[in-house]
Order: sequence, then C-alpha cells, then structure tokens
Amino acid sequence: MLSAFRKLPETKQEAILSAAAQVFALKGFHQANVADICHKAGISNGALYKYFENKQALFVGVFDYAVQIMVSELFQKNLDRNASVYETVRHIFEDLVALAEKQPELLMLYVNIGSCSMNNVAPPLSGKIEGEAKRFWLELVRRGKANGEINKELADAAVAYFIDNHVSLLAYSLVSKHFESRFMVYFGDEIGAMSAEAAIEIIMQSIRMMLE
Amino acid sequence: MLSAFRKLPETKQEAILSAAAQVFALKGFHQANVADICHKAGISNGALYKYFENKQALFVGVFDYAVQIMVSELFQKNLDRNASVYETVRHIFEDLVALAEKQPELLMLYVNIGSCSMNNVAPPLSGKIEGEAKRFWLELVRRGKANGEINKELADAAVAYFIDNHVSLLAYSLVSKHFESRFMVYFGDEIGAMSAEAAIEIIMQSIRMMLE
Amino acid sequence: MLSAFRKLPETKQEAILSAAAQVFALKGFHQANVADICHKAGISNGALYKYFENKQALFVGVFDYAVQIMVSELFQKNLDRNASVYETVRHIFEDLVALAEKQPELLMLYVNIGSCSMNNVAPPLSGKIEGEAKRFWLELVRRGKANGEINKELADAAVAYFIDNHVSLLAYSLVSKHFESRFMVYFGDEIGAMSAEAAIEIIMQSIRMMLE
Amino acid sequence: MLSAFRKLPETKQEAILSAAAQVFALKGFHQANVADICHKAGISNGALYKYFENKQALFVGVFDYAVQIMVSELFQKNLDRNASVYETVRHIFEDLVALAEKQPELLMLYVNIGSCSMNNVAPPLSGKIEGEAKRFWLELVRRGKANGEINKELADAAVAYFIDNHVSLLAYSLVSKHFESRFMVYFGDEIGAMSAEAAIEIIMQSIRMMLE
DNA sequence: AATGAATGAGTTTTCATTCAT
DNA sequence: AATGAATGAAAACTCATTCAT
Repeated sequence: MLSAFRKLPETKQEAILSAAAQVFALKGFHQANVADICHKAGISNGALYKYFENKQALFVGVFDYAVQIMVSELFQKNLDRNASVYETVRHIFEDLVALAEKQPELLMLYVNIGSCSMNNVAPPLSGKIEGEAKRFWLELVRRGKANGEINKELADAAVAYFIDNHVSLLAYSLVSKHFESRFMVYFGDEIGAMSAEAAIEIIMQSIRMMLE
Repeated sequence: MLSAFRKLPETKQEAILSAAAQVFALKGFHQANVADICHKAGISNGALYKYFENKQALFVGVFDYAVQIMVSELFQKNLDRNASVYETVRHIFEDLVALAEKQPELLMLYVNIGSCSMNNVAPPLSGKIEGEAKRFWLELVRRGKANGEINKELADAAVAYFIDNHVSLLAYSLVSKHFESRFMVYFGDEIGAMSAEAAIEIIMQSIRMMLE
Repeated sequence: MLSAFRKLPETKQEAILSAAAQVFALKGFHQANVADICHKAGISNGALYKYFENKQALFVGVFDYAVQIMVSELFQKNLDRNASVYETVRHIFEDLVALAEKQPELLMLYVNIGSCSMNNVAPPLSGKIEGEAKRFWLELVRRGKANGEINKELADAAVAYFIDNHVSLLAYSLVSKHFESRFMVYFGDEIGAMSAEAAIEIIMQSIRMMLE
Repeated sequence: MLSAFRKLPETKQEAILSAAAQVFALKGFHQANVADICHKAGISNGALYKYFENKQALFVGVFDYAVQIMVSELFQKNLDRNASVYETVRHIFEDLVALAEKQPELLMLYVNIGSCSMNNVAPPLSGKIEGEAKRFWLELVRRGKANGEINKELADAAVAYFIDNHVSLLAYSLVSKHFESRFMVYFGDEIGAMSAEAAIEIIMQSIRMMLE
C-alpha cells in the first residue's frame, strides 16, 4: 500500500503530501476534503486510495512528512553549530519564523494535534516529534551547563521542557489565530501588528531570565 | 433568537450549554453532532434552532458560557485575596486542576480554539477570555511589584503574558493528550504518570525563577 | 430505529417495503441501489436511514415482509380447508401462481437467497420461512396419512421435505429465468411457452406418484 | 479476443478460469472483484482484458469451463456404463458429491445462475448445461424403460426432468447455505449435521418411489 | 504481448437545518 | 412554544476498464 506511494516520482509524492498538508492544516482532519486534496495534488480520487489506505492513513503520512521537515529545518540544521545556547535557540526561532513563512501548513499540522478533538489520535503523532526535540534540547542543555550559560542546579529535563515550551509557544503564535490575537491582547498597544521579531524578542527575554 | 434562550428556566439553559460543551469539547466543532447535543440536553432538534440560529451560534454561546465559568472559577474567586503573587498563582493553578476534574469540557473548549482549523472563528472568542485574564494579571503584577515580589524592571505586559502562558500551558497539559504525552516524553522516567501536582510544581519553578 | 419505521402510516411502510422488494428482487442485494429504492418509494435518501440502520437491515426487513406475505398467502389461507392433501397442494400451487403474478418480487427474494453469493446471510433468513413451511406440511402429512391419501410407511419429514421441494421448484420456475429456460429445454417442444398450468400439472404428477 | 486466450499455455488458461470460478462462485457476479481474480490467477489486470472483453465475457467463459467439467465429471463419465438406471443415478450423485468436495466453485456457479438477479444473463448459460443433461437423461430413460426399470406409461421428458430436478436439488444442497439450512430444518433432529450420504439416501428414495 | 498505474463515475451513509403539526 | 420527521447535499471510498510503457 504505502510502497505504491514510495514508488512514485519524488515530485509527485511531494505534490500529494504538500497538498494534503495544506488542506489538513487549514481545515483540520475531519473537515478536510479528500477530493479537494486530490484536486490540489493533481491526481484522481482513486489514485489516492492506491497510495493510502484511507483518509486517516494519509493524515499520518502527512504528519510524518511534516515532522521530518520540521526536524530537519529546525534541529538538524542547528546541530553542529558551535554556537552558544542563546544563539542556537535564537537561530531555531529564526528558522521557525522562516518555516512559518515558507510552509506554515507544517506548523499548523503540529499545532492542530494539540486540540482535544485530536485526543484519540495525538499521542503516537506527538511522540514522533517530541522525542526528536527532547534529544536535541538535552544535548544543548549539557553544552550550556558546560559553557556556564545554564545554571548547573537546574534539572536537565526541566530546562529542556522549558525551552521546548517556548519554541512551541512561538510556533503556536506564528500560525494560530488564537495565539496571535492573545499576543495582541497583551502587546497590541506597543506593537502595531504582531511581528515575529517582536515575539522572538519577548520570548528570548523569558528564556534568558530563566536560565541564568 | 437568543432572547428565546434567555427566557428558558436556568436549569434548561444549563442543560443545553453543558451538553453542548461536552460534545463540542470531545469531538471538536465540525465533528460534533447537533442531534447528539439535543439528545444529551433533553430537548428536540427543532427547539435548539429556536434558541440558536445555527451550530456556529450555539458554539459561540457555549464558549461564552465556558469563559464565564472559567473567569469566575479562576479569576474572580482569587481576586480579593490578600495573598502574595506566588500564592495567588498557585491557587489559580489548584483551581484549574479542580476545574479540569469537575468540568474538563470547559478547558477543552478553550484548548480547541487554539487549533488552526479554528482560525476563522477564534479571534473574537480569544478576545473574550484573554481580555479578562490580562486585566487580572496586570493587577496582580502591580501588586507584586508593590510587594517587591516582582522585579520592577520587567515590563508589566511581558510579565502578565508570561504568567498567562504558564496558566495556559497547565490548562493544555490537563486536557490535551498531545500535551500530556509531550509532558511524559520529558518527565515520564521520573514520574510514573503525569500528575497535576507534578505539573504545577514544575511550572511554578519556572515562574519563580523568572520573576525574581 | 425500526420503531421509527413502525410508526409510519401503513401505506408508507408498504410503499417502502414494496419498492425495496422490487429492487432487491430484480438486482440482487449488492447491485440494488439504495437511492433507487428511495426514489421508487417516494422518500428521501436520508429518511430511509431513519427507518433502517443500513442497506443490510433494510434487506432483512424486506425479507421478513416477504415471508409474512408468502406465509399468509400460501399457508394460512389454506390452513383450515377440509380439503384433501392433493387439493390443498394444488390450491397452494395456484396461490403461488397468483402471487407470482401479483407480487413476483416476493418469490424472487426467496429464490435469491438460494444463491451461494448469499451464503453468509442466508441461514437466518431461510429459517424464517422454512420453519413455517415445515409446520404446515407436517400437519398436512398427518391429515393425509389419516385420510389414507399418503402411504403410512413414508417418514413424515421426508414427505414434508418432498412436497416442499416441489413447491420451491414451482416458485423457482415461476420467477427464475434459469428455471424457466431449464423447463423449456425439457418441455419446449410440447408446450409453446412455459405456462404455469403446465408446470403445475407436471409437478402434481410427480407428487401423486410419490405419495401413493 | 478470445483467440488470444486460447493461445495461452493450458496451465495459464486453467489458472485464470479456476481463479475466476472461485471468486465468482463465492461472491457472485457483481460483488466479484476483477483485480482479485487477476491476483489469484497470477496475471496483471491489463492481461485479463486482452483475453476477455469485459467482466461479463469472463463470466461466460468461466461458466463454459464449469459446464464442461461438470458434464465430463457427471455425465460423460457415467455414459457407457452398463449399469441400471438407479445405479447410474446413484453414481452421478456420488460423483456430484466428489465434485462438491474437489471443486465446489463449479457447482456454486451453476447454483448462482438460478438467482433472479441473474435473470438477464441466465438463459443462454442455462441452455449450455441443461441441453447436455437432457440428452443424457433421455438416453437413460430409454434404457430404463427397455430394462423395465421405468414405468413405460410415464412421459420421457417428464421423467428426465424429474431426475434432473433431483440432481439439481442435490447440487444446491451441497453448496448453498440456504438449501443446507432448509435441509436441516427438516432433518436436523434425526441427523446431527447434513451429510451428503444422508441427502443422497433421501433423494434416492424419492426417485425410486416415483419411477416404479 | 504484458503490465499495473490511473481514472472517475457511482455507491452508501451522515447530518445541519427546516417546517408541518 | 415545541416537536421530530424529513430533506438532500456532501463526503469517503470502490472498482471495471484503459493505456502509456
């Protein structure tokens, strides 16, 4: 079943996953329309069902695709840098902003699984990305403690979780209207419209305070 | 239209809103079944459409109801206390946990509007609760600065936003499986299952560090 | 579910069951089109699913309806007659022919469950009608033995089964083209077209020979 | 078109016809899945349509194949025997039982065309096998009358039809669940489960009574 | 000759909403 | 005011058949 999909030319795989990601991101799983996705992807309805058993399997495939890109664009890209913890985190924030501009649908998929209406499907999906994130943060925390950037008395997992929370928060802020309008409630007076740079600055401040 | 609803006996209004809250919370807006809600509420399908113009209007009504209870149970209840900032925040956390046990559907509704699939309806709903929250936190921050509990150099809005983030985070952790499983990725080894107390402790720690 | 159906005015129940019987009879279960049935019955697609859980449940309902009419038109109608066995059987044959003219779809439904493609649903359906038939035939056989019409050495069940076979055979001959053309292979030369009367005569002969 | 099929190696022809016979028998014409058949036969979907114009043509081909085997295994095999009518019939019954064990799908195909949902395709198919059967029975009846085994006053065609009915009945009983459960309604008390031997005995009895 | 990926019309089933009673 | 039966459009999924390779 999935093997049929893997045999397709990369560009077609891309087209399908990207189309599906956009529709799922925008409409959510249930409201997403399979025919819509097929049309956007330029394939027939029947073809899709040769590649994925059903809508749910397609969703899982799309989520895997999103996770893979997110991990690559956020973590792997920032893995080897000899940068300080703050610099690394800031780079990731910047990459996140770039990703939110280029492929917001990927972040939206991630945000959507936080909804309680996804409670029955979320856990395995969550695991896929959070496992990768944790590994990255823990390594960074170790480096930060070695550098003296991070207070050695703080528990590693707690710091990793704390950073992850802030990255998540930024991701949510970048693509969820609820988070955007929540941000504006607090900073709308000072800042005309929510800018990613402003959000980053505010979140970086939180982190700096916490870790020193 | 809505006036017809307001004329109903309070218990019936309650029954309808509570039934709808549960179904919307569990299934999400699109997957929620109107007939299901009516059945749970003990009214006829037709009756519902005398009280609310359509499913969407019902959802808004239900969200208002949820906001009202959340504001009352979390903020108004903790308004007059002469307690310290930390104590107040902790009390709110405890009340949040209690609410998550008694009426998890209310928090779930709140969590669900964070999803990007709700982007087109979220902003007015977000405003309703976040406005109340902001007012409360700003007052608390002023008190904290007066007390010397909060560093006076920090911007009020930033601190308020920071606290609100953590309260939201706890709310998400309590009802969203994604957040629960994310929490477990980080603390699953130390803590057998996610306990509200553990979550509170970890979050309180973040706040204390930040504010001093 | 079914109670909703039973609450309908009799004429509407009739319209639905009759429409469904015709379509199922003509096309078979799988090829029968639910929308077709609804259209023929003068109801909406949605309505049907208020009365029957799904296509299969509708089929069972229709089969029950067919059995009820068949039992009533063939057996109950010929129950009290003080007639001889032969006369009774002949009457049943004649009623069968009349039924095949008025509502051939009922006999067709019965014939269709004999197909191996119905093997997984047939047994419970078979039981419904064959149980009634057996009871009737056994009573008739007892009467026949008392009358001296039936050889007392023959086993009751065997005779009942034998008669039932011939009634079934006539039913099949009246509505199945395979059975009709099979009949014509044997008697096409003598008889221009298959006539019910001719079929009855030939089958009656078999029975008479057997029983004496 | 069909010539392409005939040019295939015998084993491949066999594989295709046998696979198709099994699927058509089990599922019925409409529910049978062409891709399934191809897979079972070890050929590609496209290949099938080189050999047969469409599903219907394949079905006809398969039915011919089934008829050919049935005629050979039941009639030709019992043609030259110098046996009595009863013995011949009994042998045919036994061969039928053997066939039902080795290739039940062939009998099932035969049984399935009795269904009214096959009314539009049945007649030409019926003719193919019933013509052969008639010829065989008429010859047997002539022999039986010459032997004195069969009452000379009985019409040849009627006797032939009568015997054919019973052979059909046995075939139906062996592969159709409806007929099996119908048999059990009558004899379930005496006989634990339906055995082919018991069925033969009961049917033979009918025939003997009839013909003497 | 053979493949098997692709098509797209067709099917069952659901459900927000209406309206006669 | 309240009911709940009825609607019918929409949506996921299937499959016989075709055709480029």
